[in-house]
Amino acid sequence: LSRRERLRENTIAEIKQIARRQMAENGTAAVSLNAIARELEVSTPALYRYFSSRDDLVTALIADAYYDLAAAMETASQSLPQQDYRGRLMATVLAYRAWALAHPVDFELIYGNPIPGYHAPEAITTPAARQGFAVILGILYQALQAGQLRPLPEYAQVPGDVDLLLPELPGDQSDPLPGIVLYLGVVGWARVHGLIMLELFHHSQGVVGDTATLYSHEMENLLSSIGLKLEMPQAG
Amino acid sequence: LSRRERLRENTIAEIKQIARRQMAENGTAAVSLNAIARELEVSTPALYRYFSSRDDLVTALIADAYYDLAAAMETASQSLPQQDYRGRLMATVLAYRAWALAHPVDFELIYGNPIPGYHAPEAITTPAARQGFAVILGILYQALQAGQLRPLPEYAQVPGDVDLLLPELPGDQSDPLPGIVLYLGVVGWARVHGLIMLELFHHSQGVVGDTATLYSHEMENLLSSIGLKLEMPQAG
DNA sequence: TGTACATCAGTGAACGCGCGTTCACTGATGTAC
DNA sequence: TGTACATCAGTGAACGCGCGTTCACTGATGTAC
Repeated sequence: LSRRERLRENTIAEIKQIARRQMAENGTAAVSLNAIARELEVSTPALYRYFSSRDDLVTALIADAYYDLAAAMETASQSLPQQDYRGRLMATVLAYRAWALAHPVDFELIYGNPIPGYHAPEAITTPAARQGFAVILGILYQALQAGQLRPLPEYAQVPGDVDLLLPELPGDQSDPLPGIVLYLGVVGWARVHGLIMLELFHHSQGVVGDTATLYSHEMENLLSSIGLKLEMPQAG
Repeated sequence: LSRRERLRENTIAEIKQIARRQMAENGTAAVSLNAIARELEVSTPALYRYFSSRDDLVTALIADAYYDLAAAMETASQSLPQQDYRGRLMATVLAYRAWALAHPVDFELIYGNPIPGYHAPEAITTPAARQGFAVILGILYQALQAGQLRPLPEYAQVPGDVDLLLPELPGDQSDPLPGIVLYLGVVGWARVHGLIMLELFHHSQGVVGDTATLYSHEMENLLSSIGLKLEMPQAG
């Protein structure tokens, strides 16, 4: 990279960082080119050197958030031995929550209301969104192949008429996933998501004292119900 | 009510209705006094006869949404015999989803991102929010008293350190609820909520074909896991 | 090492827009006697 | 039934604000010969 390109990358990073800070203070809708320019001590039109419109900037922020979240999950999933499917799934969903709490506005940005007046280009957004989900699906798939996925009867097979499908993205070479993996992925993800949304938008406030513990318990129940039981330590 | 008061109530209702329609078109952030006045064919300051500020109007819309949702749940819960706890709970959560799909912006308004720049007065918001939750808690409580609440082991008791509490609201005379009712209410509600949030914000799109069926199945699993099994039809 | 040119970051002025809120006011609707 | 007054809905002008985007431009940084 040339010197000029490095400077450019730095400026882009700085713009995004200011935008995130301002969102943290005033909500996701408060991505304002004027406000960013003011803080960067630059005229507003200067920002158009880096993003062709406000929507462009928002799209970049959304994509970053998805990839950052997915990276946190991936890292967690790799922090344990490959065969420890239960541990890896648990670490992954804990990382999911930790990331959400550490980056609440980024989480709102991707999973909350769309920003008023902004319409996301799905060609960029969909692959980014799938990244995190893929981490969970990957672990489930490996557990299945290892014969360790033994869901309780109610989760044992995909309800015939639910009609799951994960459309292939362009450039994706992998084989289609077994339906059961997709099914458990979706219902599991919904359980993760529900608790976090309630917590993040303050609907657990005043009811649940220790949200972290509640989350862990519910996740253990979830993992047990798909057959990834917590192993008792073996004697000898 | 005097004639004048009736007219006034009608105008208030009309203002809210226009606001809801505009939100439906442009998102929850698009509650604009100017836009409402334009559609009502009235000058903007005229609206201040009915709401003392924009925030006041938003608060009214939020309260209405909470109460409307709670009413839909209550109606569903009363559509079946009082002792049919399973059926009533199922009807209630189905009503919850149906209401969310029928009134997506109202749902966003209460469970999604806060409107930029708006801060909710909790004295009004909290009691309204609790109304719907109370329907679920009520059924669970009745089922418990009838000895029909037999949760599977993992849900059988409140994890000791979760620290649940439902602070009494002023004017609430009822006895404190058993912890297990609160616990099942919260985890159940989170499972309801997660699926609906994913569906409503289009994160199930392209993965789940039939979201209604997925929802029903997951709800049946939930009810089974708290002991409210689907009874098999008895011969003779 | 020096010159000629292209590239690119950033400026300042301007455009047109919509917003919430205040103010002093008009005119109609209701109320008291 | 008529008059005097109070209440209330609604108006029009104005205030001050922030927004995204365009345009023609200056001046510095890089590149080719």
